[in-house]
Amino acid sequence: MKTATLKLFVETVRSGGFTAAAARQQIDPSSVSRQIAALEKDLGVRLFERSTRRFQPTEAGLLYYEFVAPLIEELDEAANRILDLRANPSGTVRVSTSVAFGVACIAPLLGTFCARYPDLNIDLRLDDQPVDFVHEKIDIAIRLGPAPGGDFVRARLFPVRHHVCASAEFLERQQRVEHPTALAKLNCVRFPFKGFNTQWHFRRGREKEIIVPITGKLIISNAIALKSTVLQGVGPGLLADWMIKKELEEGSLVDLFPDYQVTATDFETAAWLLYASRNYLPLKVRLTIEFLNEQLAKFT
Amino acid sequence: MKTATLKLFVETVRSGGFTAAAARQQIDPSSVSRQIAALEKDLGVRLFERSTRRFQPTEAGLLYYEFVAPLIEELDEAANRILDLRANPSGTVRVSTSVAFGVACIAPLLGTFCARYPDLNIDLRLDDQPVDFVHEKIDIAIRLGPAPGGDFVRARLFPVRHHVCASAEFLERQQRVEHPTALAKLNCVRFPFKGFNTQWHFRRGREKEIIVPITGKLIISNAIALKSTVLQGVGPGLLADWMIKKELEEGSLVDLFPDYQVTATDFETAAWLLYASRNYLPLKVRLTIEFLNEQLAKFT
DNA sequence: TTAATGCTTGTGATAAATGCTATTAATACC
DNA sequence: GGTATTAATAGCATTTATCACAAGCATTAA
Repeated sequence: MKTATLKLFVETVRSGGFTAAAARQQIDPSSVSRQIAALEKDLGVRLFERSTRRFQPTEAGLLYYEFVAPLIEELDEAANRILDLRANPSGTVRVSTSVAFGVACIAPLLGTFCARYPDLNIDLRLDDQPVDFVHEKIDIAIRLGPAPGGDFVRARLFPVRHHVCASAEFLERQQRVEHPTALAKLNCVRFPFKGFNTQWHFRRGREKEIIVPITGKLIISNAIALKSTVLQGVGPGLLADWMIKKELEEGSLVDLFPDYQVTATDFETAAWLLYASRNYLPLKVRLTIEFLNEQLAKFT
Repeated sequence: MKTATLKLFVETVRSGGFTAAAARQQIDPSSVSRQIAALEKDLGVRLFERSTRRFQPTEAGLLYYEFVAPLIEELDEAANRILDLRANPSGTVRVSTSVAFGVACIAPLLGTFCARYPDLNIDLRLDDQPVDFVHEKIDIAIRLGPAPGGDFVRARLFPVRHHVCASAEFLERQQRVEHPTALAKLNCVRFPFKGFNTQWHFRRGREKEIIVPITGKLIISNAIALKSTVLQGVGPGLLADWMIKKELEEGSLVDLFPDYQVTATDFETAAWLLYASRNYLPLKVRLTIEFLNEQLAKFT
């Protein structure tokens, strides 16, 4: 009996089928079928009630799952604790974040990371869709926005502020935009996400919040691409500070309302570092968290 | 990584060497060497510090052992709980007792047992030497004598009384043995165990205990063989009631002092059923305990 | 220095696991 | 009720792992 088979069994219960489990583990479905059959033979019990269209664990299968699932996790944990004893931290850490943030802020750090931890591998998964941390075996995620819920540890990396920016070139063509309400008449570039494409909120000092309805010809789901169109002078866009630092300094982008706080969702957005809430974190994960915290603190 | 390899690792830590572990698991030492080497490669750490004359787990090995040992036990437990769900109890139960008791009292029950539980196998280990329950993986032991100590559950099956017996034929040749003290001058058959071969203790009602020094030409370690010599008329012997019931009834053996309680060790001896003190006992073990309790209660 | 012990490695035969492909079976949809 | 679809499984060929025996090698006790 192999631990890989037990993992596969657990995965099969969670996936609800041999084919799905096979896909997750990147092996042939027939192999799953055979391994589970072997396990059933060992235990002398059928673990799944299966036909082509129905698939469910038997009572015995469910019971076995309840016992085995935590055990193989602990087995992994034991192996990780042993790895932690090694002279050099080693292994692979899977990090998930959005495409834009990954490209703009994480990728530039990886050279330093590799130099510091030569035996540590990073598997960087950039995805703008919601990700299932558990199934995808994500060790660390960085998410931007309001404080996320869920059962994991949240560490606030730095606050994220948004700015309405336009290219210098655009502003030359355009008469001066004196007040946020003027945006309603401009061709703004928008995100397709909830809030972003309907109205932007402005706040200055103790003044009353201003809500401006936004329209425009372009809706772009990727922040890098969105910034690109703003740079081309298509129109103003709402961009996060971490992705426009350089452009503001060199003057290719201009913050239209530097006195205002602006947001399309919530004024209290930040970059959050998330990881599983466990009593034991492998050293490789702890070190990576530490590294990201340290490097990204520079954005504050 | 196979669970068998992990078991082997645990066994190796306990045995203190590859060769010893190999002997316990009945496999080739080279196989142990290779499997542990593979495990070390997986973990990226050396688990044992080994030279030809020194063998000890490394720090990592010991740590891994602490984690893994309970886990593989729980894995076994999980499998057993699944087996318990089967329609018929199945598996193998390992029972240990002394040679004489096994032959006289347990073996005769096994026909009934097999009929009642057709899928249950008994592995009956008869041994007069002390046995390491844990290492020998004994599920149930029956021990005769004073209440045994140790970390397991004790169930008292029935009291054991000893009787000084001689064959009918011997008594014909011999003048009547009126009083226990007369034994000191007879050729008694003795056990080699502590107490048995030096003196026997007699007690009647509230009278003062009589201690009689015993001598004789024969010392025999096996109770069945000892009974055989008594039956041949060699001389009197101290025999437990459970092994002479039939002979007393048919008159081939005679209890010389039916009024006395006799012992070579302790008046409070009994037959004890012992099993591991765990929160979970496999069904097969529970049923066998139940069976033995039920069947052996008839001796009371 | 020698003998003995016990881990390790080599080797050829045997057994097992895997992926691909084909088959079979069950069910949903027309 | 027939048919298309989907998922499990069986066959087969290939690769991979395992095993037992033998030989090697290092270490230590006498």
